[in-house]
Amino acid sequence: MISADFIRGYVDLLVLESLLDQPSYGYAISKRIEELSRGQYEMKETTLYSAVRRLEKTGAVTSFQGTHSQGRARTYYRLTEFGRRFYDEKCEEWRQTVALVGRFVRDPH
Amino acid sequence: MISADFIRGYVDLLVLESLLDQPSYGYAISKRIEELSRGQYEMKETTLYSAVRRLEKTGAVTSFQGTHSQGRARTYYRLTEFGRRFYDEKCEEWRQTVALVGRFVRDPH
DNA sequence: ACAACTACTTGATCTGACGTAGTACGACAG
DNA sequence: CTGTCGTACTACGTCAGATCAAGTAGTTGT
Repeated sequence: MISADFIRGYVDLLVLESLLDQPSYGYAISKRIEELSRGQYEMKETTLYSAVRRLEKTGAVTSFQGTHSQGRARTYYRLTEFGRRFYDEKCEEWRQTVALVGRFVRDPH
Repeated sequence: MISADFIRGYVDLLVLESLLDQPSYGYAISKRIEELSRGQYEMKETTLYSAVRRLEKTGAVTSFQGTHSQGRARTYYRLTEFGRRFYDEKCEEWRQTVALVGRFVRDPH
Protein backbone atom coordinates (compact mmCIF):
# COMPACT_ATOMS: atom_id res chain seq x y z
CA MET A 1 0.00 0.00 0.00
CA ILE A 2 1.44 3.32 -1.11
CA SER A 3 1.51 5.98 1.56
CA ALA A 4 -0.75 8.98 1.09
CA ASP A 5 2.25 11.25 1.53
CA PHE A 6 3.50 10.08 -1.84
CA ILE A 7 0.19 10.69 -3.57
CA ARG A 8 -0.27 14.09 -1.99
CA GLY A 9 -0.08 16.58 -4.80
CA TYR A 10 -1.67 14.16 -7.28
CA VAL A 11 -5.01 13.66 -5.57
CA ASP A 12 -6.60 16.14 -7.94
CA LEU A 13 -5.10 14.38 -10.94
CA LEU A 14 -6.53 11.01 -9.90
CA VAL A 15 -9.96 12.48 -9.32
CA LEU A 16 -10.01 14.42 -12.58
CA GLU A 17 -8.99 11.35 -14.57
CA SER A 18 -12.04 9.56 -13.22
CA LEU A 19 -14.25 12.26 -14.71
CA LEU A 20 -12.66 12.45 -18.18
CA ASP A 21 -15.04 10.05 -19.91
CA GLN A 22 -18.30 10.80 -18.11
CA PRO A 23 -19.65 12.52 -15.00
CA SER A 24 -19.39 10.47 -11.85
CA TYR A 25 -20.04 10.69 -8.14
CA GLY A 26 -17.96 10.33 -4.98
CA TYR A 27 -18.31 6.68 -4.26
CA ALA A 28 -17.83 5.62 -7.88
CA ILE A 29 -14.75 7.81 -8.19
CA SER A 30 -13.21 6.24 -5.12
CA LYS A 31 -13.95 2.75 -6.45
CA ARG A 32 -12.42 3.59 -9.81
CA ILE A 33 -9.28 4.91 -8.17
CA GLU A 34 -9.02 1.83 -6.00
CA GLU A 35 -9.42 -0.35 -9.08
CA LEU A 36 -6.97 1.51 -11.32
CA SER A 37 -4.40 1.50 -8.53
CA ARG A 38 -4.86 -2.24 -8.16
CA GLY A 39 -5.36 -2.08 -4.43
CA GLN A 40 -2.04 -0.30 -3.94
CA TYR A 41 -3.73 2.89 -2.91
CA GLU A 42 -7.05 3.74 -1.35
CA MET A 43 -8.18 7.32 -1.20
CA LYS A 44 -9.87 8.18 2.06
CA GLU A 45 -13.42 9.41 1.75
CA THR A 46 -12.70 12.72 3.41
CA THR A 47 -9.75 13.28 1.11
CA LEU A 48 -11.86 12.57 -1.94
CA TYR A 49 -14.81 14.74 -1.00
CA SER A 50 -12.62 17.64 0.03
CA ALA A 51 -10.85 17.29 -3.33
CA VAL A 52 -14.03 17.45 -5.41
CA ARG A 53 -15.23 20.44 -3.46
CA ARG A 54 -11.91 22.16 -3.97
CA LEU A 55 -12.11 21.39 -7.69
CA GLU A 56 -15.64 22.74 -7.79
CA LYS A 57 -14.55 25.95 -6.13
CA THR A 58 -11.81 26.49 -8.70
CA GLY A 59 -14.22 25.73 -11.53
CA ALA A 60 -12.65 22.48 -12.73
CA VAL A 61 -15.87 20.57 -12.12
CA THR A 62 -19.55 21.35 -11.73
CA SER A 63 -21.96 19.32 -9.66
CA PHE A 64 -25.56 18.30 -10.14
CA GLN A 65 -28.01 16.02 -8.37
CA GLY A 66 -28.50 12.70 -10.11
CA THR A 67 -32.01 11.41 -10.64
CA HIS A 68 -32.36 8.56 -8.20
CA SER A 69 -35.16 6.03 -8.29
CA GLN A 70 -33.51 4.23 -5.43
CA GLY A 71 -30.78 4.70 -2.89
CA ARG A 72 -29.56 7.87 -1.37
CA ALA A 73 -29.29 10.89 -3.62
CA ARG A 74 -25.98 11.15 -5.42
CA THR A 75 -24.09 14.28 -6.26
CA TYR A 76 -22.55 13.95 -9.69
CA TYR A 77 -19.52 15.86 -10.84
CA ARG A 78 -18.86 16.84 -14.42
CA LEU A 79 -15.55 18.09 -15.82
CA THR A 80 -15.63 21.59 -17.27
CA GLU A 81 -13.52 22.73 -20.21
CA PHE A 82 -11.25 24.41 -17.71
CA GLY A 83 -11.11 21.14 -15.78
CA ARG A 84 -9.86 19.34 -18.87
CA ARG A 85 -7.10 21.86 -19.39
CA PHE A 86 -6.33 21.70 -15.70
CA TYR A 87 -6.00 17.93 -15.96
CA ASP A 88 -3.67 18.23 -18.95
CA GLU A 89 -1.55 20.70 -17.01
CA LYS A 90 -1.37 18.39 -14.03
CA CYS A 91 -0.26 15.58 -16.32
CA GLU A 92 2.47 17.76 -17.76
CA GLU A 93 3.63 18.77 -14.29
CA TRP A 94 3.64 15.11 -13.37
CA ARG A 95 5.93 14.27 -16.28
CA GLN A 96 8.29 17.03 -15.24
CA THR A 97 8.28 15.83 -11.66
CA VAL A 98 9.05 12.28 -12.79
CA ALA A 99 12.03 13.56 -14.79
CA LEU A 100 13.24 15.66 -11.89
CA VAL A 101 12.90 13.21 -9.03
CA GLY A 102 14.21 10.46 -11.30
CA ARG A 103 17.59 12.16 -11.23
CA PHE A 104 17.71 11.63 -7.47
CA VAL A 105 16.79 7.97 -7.55
CA ARG A 106 19.61 5.44 -7.73
CA ASP A 107 19.45 1.68 -7.93
CA PRO A 108 20.23 -0.08 -4.65
CA HIS A 109 23.80 -1.35 -4.75
CA MET B 1 9.79 25.90 -11.91
CA ILE B 2 8.08 22.89 -10.38
CA SER B 3 5.67 23.67 -7.57
CA ALA B 4 6.65 22.52 -4.11
CA ASP B 5 3.31 20.75 -3.79
CA PHE B 6 4.52 18.24 -6.35
CA ILE B 7 7.81 17.61 -4.58
CA ARG B 8 6.18 17.30 -1.19
CA GLY B 9 6.69 13.71 -0.14
CA TYR B 10 10.04 13.51 -1.91
CA VAL B 11 11.90 16.18 0.00
CA ASP B 12 13.53 13.53 2.18
CA LEU B 13 14.57 11.54 -0.86
CA LEU B 14 16.29 14.53 -2.45
CA VAL B 15 18.13 15.37 0.75
CA LEU B 16 19.22 11.78 1.38
CA GLU B 17 20.56 11.44 -2.15
CA SER B 18 22.82 14.40 -1.52
CA LEU B 19 24.37 12.55 1.40
CA LEU B 20 24.94 9.19 -0.28
CA ASP B 21 28.54 9.76 -1.35
CA GLN B 22 29.86 11.89 1.51
CA PRO B 23 28.66 13.93 4.47
CA SER B 24 27.46 17.40 3.61
CA TYR B 25 25.93 20.49 5.15
CA GLY B 26 22.80 22.52 4.62
CA TYR B 27 23.95 25.06 2.13
CA ALA B 28 25.85 22.54 0.00
CA ILE B 29 22.86 20.19 -0.01
CA SER B 30 20.58 22.95 -1.24
CA LYS B 31 23.07 23.88 -3.97
CA ARG B 32 23.36 20.27 -5.09
CA ILE B 33 19.59 19.90 -5.28
CA GLU B 34 19.31 23.10 -7.26
CA GLU B 35 21.99 21.87 -9.64
CA LEU B 36 20.63 18.35 -10.11
CA SER B 37 17.17 19.73 -10.73
CA ARG B 38 18.62 22.06 -13.33
CA GLY B 39 16.98 25.13 -11.90
CA GLN B 40 13.54 23.58 -12.16
CA TYR B 41 13.19 23.33 -8.42
CA GLU B 42 14.67 25.23 -5.53
CA MET B 43 14.25 23.90 -2.03
CA LYS B 44 13.56 26.63 0.48
CA GLU B 45 16.03 26.88 3.34
CA THR B 46 13.40 26.33 5.99
CA THR B 47 12.16 23.26 4.16
CA LEU B 48 15.66 21.84 3.91
CA TYR B 49 16.67 22.44 7.50
CA SER B 50 13.43 21.10 8.89
CA ALA B 51 13.96 18.02 6.71
CA VAL B 52 17.48 17.29 7.98
CA ARG B 53 16.32 17.72 11.56
CA ARG B 54 13.44 15.38 10.95
CA LEU B 55 15.83 12.85 9.41
CA GLU B 56 18.15 13.22 12.37
CA LYS B 57 15.32 12.56 14.78
CA THR B 58 14.40 9.34 13.00
CA GLY B 59 18.04 8.24 12.92
CA ALA B 60 18.58 8.45 9.17
CA VAL B 61 21.40 10.95 9.58
CA THR B 62 23.77 12.05 12.33
CA SER B 63 25.24 15.51 12.62
CA PHE B 64 28.67 16.81 13.63
CA GLN B 65 30.44 20.13 13.66
CA GLY B 66 32.88 20.59 10.81
CA THR B 67 36.32 22.01 11.54
CA HIS B 68 36.31 25.49 10.11
CA SER B 69 39.38 27.62 9.55
CA GLN B 70 37.21 30.33 8.09
CA GLY B 71 33.58 31.28 7.75
CA ARG B 72 30.78 30.41 10.04
CA ALA B 73 30.76 26.95 11.64
CA ARG B 74 29.01 24.33 9.54
CA THR B 75 26.90 21.48 10.76
CA TYR B 76 27.61 18.40 8.67
CA TYR B 77 25.19 15.55 8.22
CA ARG B 78 26.22 11.96 7.64
CA LEU B 79 23.98 9.16 6.41
CA THR B 80 23.61 6.24 8.82
CA GLU B 81 23.17 2.63 7.75
CA PHE B 82 19.52 3.03 8.54
CA GLY B 83 19.50 6.16 6.43
CA ARG B 84 20.80 4.22 3.46
CA ARG B 85 18.09 1.61 3.79
CA PHE B 86 15.58 4.39 4.27
CA TYR B 87 16.76 5.98 1.03
CA ASP B 88 16.47 2.68 -0.84
CA GLU B 89 12.94 2.28 0.51
CA LYS B 90 11.99 5.78 -0.59
CA CYS B 91 13.34 5.01 -4.07
CA GLU B 92 11.28 1.85 -4.24
CA GLU B 93 8.17 3.71 -3.09
CA TRP B 94 8.92 6.30 -5.73
CA ARG B 95 9.02 3.64 -8.46
CA GLN B 96 5.70 2.28 -7.28
CA THR B 97 4.19 5.75 -7.20
CA VAL B 98 5.40 6.40 -10.75
CA ALA B 99 3.75 3.18 -11.92
CA LEU B 100 0.54 4.00 -10.08
CA VAL B 101 0.09 7.63 -11.03
CA GLY B 102 1.20 6.78 -14.55
CA ARG B 103 -2.01 4.81 -14.98
CA PHE B 104 -3.96 8.03 -14.40
CA VAL B 105 -2.00 10.12 -16.84
CA ARG B 106 -3.25 10.31 -20.41
CA ASP B 107 -1.79 12.11 -23.36
CA PRO B 108 -3.58 15.33 -24.24
CA HIS B 109 -5.84 14.69 -27.24
C1' DA C 1 -33.74 -7.58 13.21
C1' DC C 2 -29.14 -6.74 12.10
C1' DA C 3 -25.15 -6.32 9.43
C1' DA C 4 -23.12 -4.89 5.25
C1' DC C 5 -22.81 -1.91 1.52
C1' DT C 6 -23.69 2.46 -0.59
C1' DA C 7 -23.26 7.66 -0.17
C1' DC C 8 -21.98 11.46 2.05
C1' DT C 9 -21.08 15.21 5.95
C1' DT C 10 -19.10 17.56 9.93
C1' DG C 11 -15.53 18.92 13.02
C1' DA C 12 -11.12 18.49 15.04
C1' DT C 13 -6.28 17.48 14.61
C1' DC C 14 -1.67 17.13 12.76
C1' DT C 15 2.13 17.45 9.55
C1' DG C 16 4.92 19.73 6.57
C1' DA C 17 6.07 23.51 3.40
C1' DC C 18 6.32 28.34 3.39
C1' DG C 19 6.89 33.55 4.53
C1' DT C 20 9.15 36.70 7.23
C1' DA C 21 12.69 37.99 9.79
C1' DG C 22 16.85 37.95 12.13
C1' DT C 23 21.75 36.34 13.51
C1' DA C 24 26.49 35.63 12.28
C1' DC C 25 30.91 35.47 9.75
C1' DG C 26 34.23 36.51 5.80
C1' DA C 27 35.69 38.75 1.57
C1' DC C 28 35.90 42.38 -1.45
C1' DA C 29 34.90 47.01 -3.68
C1' DG C 30 34.83 51.72 -3.26
C1' DC D 1 36.25 51.45 7.09
C1' DT D 2 31.67 50.87 5.44
C1' DG D 3 28.48 48.67 2.76
C1' DT D 4 27.08 44.82 0.20
C1' DC D 5 27.33 40.15 -1.31
C1' DG D 6 27.71 35.28 -0.46
C1' DT D 7 27.71 31.76 3.00
C1' DA D 8 25.35 29.32 6.94
C1' DC D 9 21.98 28.96 9.65
C1' DT D 10 17.59 29.68 13.33
C1' DA D 11 13.00 31.09 15.18
C1' DC D 12 8.23 31.97 14.80
C1' DG D 13 3.95 32.05 12.86
C1' DT D 14 0.72 30.66 9.14
C1' DC D 15 -1.81 27.87 5.93
C1' DA D 16 -3.37 24.02 3.00
C1' DG D 17 -4.43 19.58 2.80
C1' DA D 18 -4.76 14.77 4.46
C1' DT D 19 -6.42 12.27 8.28
C1' DC D 20 -9.17 10.53 12.32
C1' DA D 21 -13.40 9.99 14.54
C1' DA D 22 -17.94 10.01 14.30
C1' DG D 23 -22.43 10.45 12.58
C1' DT D 24 -26.43 10.39 9.12
C1' DA D 25 -29.20 7.95 5.78
C1' DG D 26 -31.12 4.69 2.44
C1' DT D 27 -30.87 -0.27 0.36
C1' DT D 28 -30.02 -5.09 0.26
C1' DG D 29 -29.08 -9.62 1.94
C1' DT D 30 -29.63 -13.46 5.76
